[in-house]
Amino acid sequence: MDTKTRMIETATKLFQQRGYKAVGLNELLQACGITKGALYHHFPGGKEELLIACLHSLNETLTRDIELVFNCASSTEDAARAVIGEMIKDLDRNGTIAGYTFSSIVSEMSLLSEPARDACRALYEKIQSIYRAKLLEDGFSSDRATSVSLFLTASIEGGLLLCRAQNSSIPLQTISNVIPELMKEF
Amino acid sequence: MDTKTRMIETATKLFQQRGYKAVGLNELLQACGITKGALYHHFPGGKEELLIACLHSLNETLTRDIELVFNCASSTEDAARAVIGEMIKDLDRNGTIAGYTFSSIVSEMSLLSEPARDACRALYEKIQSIYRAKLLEDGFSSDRATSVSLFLTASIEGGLLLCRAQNSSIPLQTISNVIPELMKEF
DNA sequence: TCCAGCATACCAACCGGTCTGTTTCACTAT
DNA sequence: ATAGTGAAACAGACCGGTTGGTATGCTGGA
Repeated sequence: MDTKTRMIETATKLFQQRGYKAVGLNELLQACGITKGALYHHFPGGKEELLIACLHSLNETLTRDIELVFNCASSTEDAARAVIGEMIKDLDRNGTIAGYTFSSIVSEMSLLSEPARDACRALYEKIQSIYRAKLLEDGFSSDRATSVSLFLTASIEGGLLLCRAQNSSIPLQTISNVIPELMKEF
Repeated sequence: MDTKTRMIETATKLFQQRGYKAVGLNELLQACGITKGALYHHFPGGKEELLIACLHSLNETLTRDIELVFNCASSTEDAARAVIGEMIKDLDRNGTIAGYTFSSIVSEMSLLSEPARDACRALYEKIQSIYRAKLLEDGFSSDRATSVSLFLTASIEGGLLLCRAQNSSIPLQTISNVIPELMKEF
């Protein structure tokens, strides 16, 4: 794998786990096994340009990963539970979550540049659009699909937050269990 | 108001809005209108001790604020919608949310000290316990109340995250609208 | 006079970022 | 085949500014 790709992949994980500010440049370089020269060669804009590249990369890999799960699922309900299942596996194994979310970055959005904020926005829109498409497949009306996809995204992200706070995967498990009953209603 | 209290109140808002790392010490001092001498006089442990004091303070004010809203509400559903309504007001007026949440801090928990993490954990437990109590009042079973209170907390926090990402209060509005239908089901 | 309650000056460490080399290597003219 | 060349891909010293933190000085009230 070439250096640039390796940089993006490593940095993406770090940013996802701990946010933007909390990841120092030197730590980043060490984790990637590169030097400042390499970083500023590939990303003249420095740390923030790397972040944006990571967000764009996330847009692709996340979309791919989620769509893969969604294609195997028979319903939105199954799909959501499957995604949560993956998160829980991550959490129980590594103690952190490096896939399917980037909430740590979002909470620092106020101090990011506009391009970075745009990339974040695009990412959430993409995720919700995948949910929405599946909901439409399931026979939901357009309006319904919009609000339910938002609701699903929110509760999963919120559940992840609670997991981080409690250092346990139980909140996401609870949410995974509640979702089926919730979907029945809609 | 005495200096120490003023420090805590001002710092709490900043930490809530932007997280721990993203708030610099000098900025903090300036916002509080104090100097380093004052900070380290009242909080020998520095920035982190101040954060912990803020979290403890939040535990009280948040509890008081939420309970106030809950006491006026006829049901958990109404109460949740009222809390969200307050958030939306904050968001539309100030562009940020300084009350009812502290998710920015949580997403940085991994790099905080154990006492700070404990304080975060306690805070979420407190919030959920208020929801739970109201749910029990509404006639929910013990187990049910536990999972629904978690679910409500998660979706609200997640909704807030989406609001930050999209720089709009629409996500929380949507969630506020969906909650009644959701509560019918349970 | 004594001490809580500050203010101020200062510090080493670290931050992200820039700069100036150096190595690697495909390509080419001889 | 080989020496020459230029650009890409780094390496790492260095920079000014900022960070959180400390040590000391001042000051008004008990």
